[in-house]
Amino acid sequence: MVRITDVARRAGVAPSTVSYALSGKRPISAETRRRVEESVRELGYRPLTGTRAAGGGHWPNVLALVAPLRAGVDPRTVMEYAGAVVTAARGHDHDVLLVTRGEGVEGLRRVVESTPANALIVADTEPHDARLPWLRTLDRPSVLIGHPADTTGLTCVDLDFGAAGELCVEHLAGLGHRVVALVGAPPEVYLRDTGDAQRVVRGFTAAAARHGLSSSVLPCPASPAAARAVAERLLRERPALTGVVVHNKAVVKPLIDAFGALGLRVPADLSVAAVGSTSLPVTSVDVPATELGAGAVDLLIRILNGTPVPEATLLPPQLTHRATTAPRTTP
Amino acid sequence: MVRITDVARRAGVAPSTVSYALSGKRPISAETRRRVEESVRELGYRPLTGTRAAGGGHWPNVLALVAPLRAGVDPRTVMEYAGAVVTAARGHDHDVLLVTRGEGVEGLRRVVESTPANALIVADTEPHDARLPWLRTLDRPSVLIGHPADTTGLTCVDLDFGAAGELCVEHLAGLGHRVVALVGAPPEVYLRDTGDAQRVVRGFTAAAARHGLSSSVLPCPASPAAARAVAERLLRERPALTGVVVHNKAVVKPLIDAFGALGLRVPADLSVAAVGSTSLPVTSVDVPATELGAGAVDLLIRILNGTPVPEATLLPPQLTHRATTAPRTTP
DNA sequence: AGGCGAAGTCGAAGCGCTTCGACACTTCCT
DNA sequence: AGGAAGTGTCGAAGCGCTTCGACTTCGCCT
Repeated sequence: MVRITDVARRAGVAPSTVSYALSGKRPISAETRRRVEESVRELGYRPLTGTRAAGGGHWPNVLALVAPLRAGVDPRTVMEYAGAVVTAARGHDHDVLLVTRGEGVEGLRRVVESTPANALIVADTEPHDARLPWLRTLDRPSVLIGHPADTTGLTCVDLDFGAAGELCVEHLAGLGHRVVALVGAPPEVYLRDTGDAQRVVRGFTAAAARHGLSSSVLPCPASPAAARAVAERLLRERPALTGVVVHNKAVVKPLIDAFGALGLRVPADLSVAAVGSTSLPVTSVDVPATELGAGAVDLLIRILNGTPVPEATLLPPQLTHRATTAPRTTP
Repeated sequence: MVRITDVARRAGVAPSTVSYALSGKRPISAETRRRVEESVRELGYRPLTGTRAAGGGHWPNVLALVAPLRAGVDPRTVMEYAGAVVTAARGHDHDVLLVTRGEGVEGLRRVVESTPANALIVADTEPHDARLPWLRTLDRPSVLIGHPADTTGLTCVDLDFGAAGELCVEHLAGLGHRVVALVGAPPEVYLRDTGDAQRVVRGFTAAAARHGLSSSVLPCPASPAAARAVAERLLRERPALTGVVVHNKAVVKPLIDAFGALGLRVPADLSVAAVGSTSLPVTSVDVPATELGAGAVDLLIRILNGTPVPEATLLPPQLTHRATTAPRTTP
């Protein structure tokens, strides 16, 4: 193992000079710097990062990204979080340590407590996540991606799902649609008060009222059969329907297919917009994974700097117009 | 910041006693240990991991996982690597640092050299990866997931694609098929000698010869149209064909559809097996991402321990029988 | 009673690194 | 010429931690 004294000896200078030459914290003559750098290269010297913490230097900044890497969660989204977090963290001179969900909260606790990271980003949290109590008492700052039911004592970023619901309605209203429906999550999700789902409903309903649209909301289980049933029911009960917002990833395609089978062409007869990322060419408010990851890092850095931050940060939604929405054809 | 001396003072013992109480490297009375642990808890003491390296202790083990998190690569596979690497690494008491491809090799170099990791796992390498020369001269050990054209001076794990090709043929031969074809990668891939592609061809051809099967190989661009053309050509030139192996993810579904359109039912008239993971219910030799990740960590640990390891480790393929292959119906 | 080994604790030294204060040397200004 | 104001370098001290050797206590065996 090569130490700073080895480099110093080879370059014919004092260890402190090497330190200054490498850190640039004091002026060093060009010639000396050159010799030091050469010695570093030749010996393959790599300062032992940790020992800087002693001697008053900076502790190498490491933040842990806690993400379930294998569960049912959409890997593409998690990857996008991860990429964004790494990039943003590097911008703030932080490294990112990967922590997968250990066996249960207890395992996670052990892993995190033995980890050299001084801050946490927890991706994919649920409204009543079992990790929340633990996070609240953790001695290291953390930022959640997602939106717990109770945010007190926590910091989190999420897409503003309420605004997303509104945005979809506004988009449809702007296209001239007067009768709209929201096809939402499976019924059981609403019972377990999954914040997102209800926020979308609230935004959707409020915006529809504001624009004087006739609106209805239907939960929908995540199966093609359920999608067909919902489509049929909508056509039966709301024959004037021309705009649909879907907040249920699994059901977007089946639903469009079902409407097609029932004789409604999308978007000619019926406009469909989705809340949440799909891989389909559907007009949608995507989950801005990159912005969420970057936002989480940003909040964390602010916390580490001692700046006060709000408990919940909601990112403004952005609607991407794709092939499934169009102006209402005058009836 | 809480130091070991603070804990010691509160527990009424010497700092060294705290150190021993926590590390267990010398016997400490139950009572003293209790008091130390209590003080640790009350003060929220967390030893500054890095400074252990000084004083002769162990440097905290960190390995860097270099993975392109956003490129065109299949995120599901990358995630699976990542998960497996993290799990395996934890088993060997290592943390995993995430490094995304910085801007070009140069950026990557800077990031990695400033990173406290003492070993690297590089996922998704290409046969002539631009990073190879750099990895060869790197002063830290590394293991690649993938198979460089030239492995000298490197360590890598990969699926044994040659054996995968053979395995598919054996599977088909076992089902009674006598005339088989391999639909491979786009032609340009073969020109750029992408190792995998050619290894599959070699395995396929050798196994076919060994089993006395009539075989042919066709490259295929990654478009539905190309798939259709290949299907037509196969039927024209090899009317007796009953078994097809596809080593081209993008084309599996289009190809099956094309055969269907030409009047051949899969698997009744034609058996189709794929090399490489698809999300379709197709008989296939999947890329064992979990095993690859775990294998990479394993190799790395062995290297770090000074055990010599082979340059290339090839994992035996495993064929999963699904709905697209069946015994040949006697003609 | 005396000796011995084990158990338990402490102080001091040392790890690789950074930082502080001091020193020598150069430049530039009057 | 003589000082002030940089420049560039060094030695020593110190960071939080571990480890080593030494010391005290204690129970146990002769």
